[in-house]
Amino acid sequence: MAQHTSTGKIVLFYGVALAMLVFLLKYLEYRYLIHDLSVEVYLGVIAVFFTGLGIWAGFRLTIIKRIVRADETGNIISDEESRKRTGISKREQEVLALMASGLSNQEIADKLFVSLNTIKTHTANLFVKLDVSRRTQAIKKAKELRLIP
Amino acid sequence: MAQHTSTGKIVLFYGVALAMLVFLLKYLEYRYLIHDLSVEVYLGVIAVFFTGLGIWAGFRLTIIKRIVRADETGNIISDEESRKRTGISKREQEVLALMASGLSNQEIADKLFVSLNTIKTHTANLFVKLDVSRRTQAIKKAKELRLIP
DNA sequence: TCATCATTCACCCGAAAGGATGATTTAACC
DNA sequence: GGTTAAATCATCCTTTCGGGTGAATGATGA
Repeated sequence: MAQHTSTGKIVLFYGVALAMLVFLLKYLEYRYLIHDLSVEVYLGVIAVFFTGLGIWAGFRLTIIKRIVRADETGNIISDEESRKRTGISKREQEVLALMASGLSNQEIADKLFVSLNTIKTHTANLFVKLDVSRRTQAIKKAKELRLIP
Repeated sequence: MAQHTSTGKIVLFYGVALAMLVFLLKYLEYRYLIHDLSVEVYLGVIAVFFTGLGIWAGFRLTIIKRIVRADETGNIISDEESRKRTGISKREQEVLALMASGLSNQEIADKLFVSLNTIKTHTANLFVKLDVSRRTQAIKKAKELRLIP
């Protein structure tokens, strides 16, 4: 697994970095007789170094996750297939598409010749089926699930 | 009441964490007479702690870059060019990306460590610059303009 | 130094969206 | 014929969003 090996690389890199740092500090300590360096200075150096390393590692790890996710959703799945799998009705999918095009509930209602309350019901059901709570999240998830282009 | 947050929150938190760690180690040292703790143990503790902190901070600080640069198809399009052409500031682009990820204004405010009112101002300015009136439209247009992936 | 822009925050108000619940009609299915 | 699901519409209530306006700060550059 790509993610595992990358994680292993990072762990290995951490180990090497830590060891190098130990040797470096020990070397400086005995070479230049800086025994009286305060613990705060040591902590500061280590903190800064590993904070940077942590940021880098976190960045790498999230990149990996993103790529993996992009790969598995990169398959060609038909809208119809996705629709049935998620239990979303055709009307709901229609509302979803109009929602993603930036229309308000009232505008969707006008376009489909139904009442605002009807659209509100559709959207509420959509949010449950998509497990979201806002239309922006619904649009994002629907695109991920290939429910809408 | 509105949130009184500042951008120096992370720095402050780091300072407090570092100070607390110093005191903790000093306390342990003099309380339990563990003078002979090797430097490796100290470094290990600090490294682990600040690595976690770094990852957390990295998530906060680099989230926008990840979102902006993350293109599922991998095509390299200069979002910077689009940004300047539309006269949208970097901060506004950040807000735009978070908006597209489905976050509410309050959630965006929390993530960027600013107040809700600030985000509302950014969104209002974005709507003018993008010539839209709703966040769903803004997301759609921003994607078309390649301001966000 | 002055002007400009980005960023931040605040307040008010109305519109839109969302949550919860119930109800009716129609069509499909066994 | 009874069951089920889809689609329709409703009311009540809360939260979020959007529009408008004003203002302070800091960085940038002419």
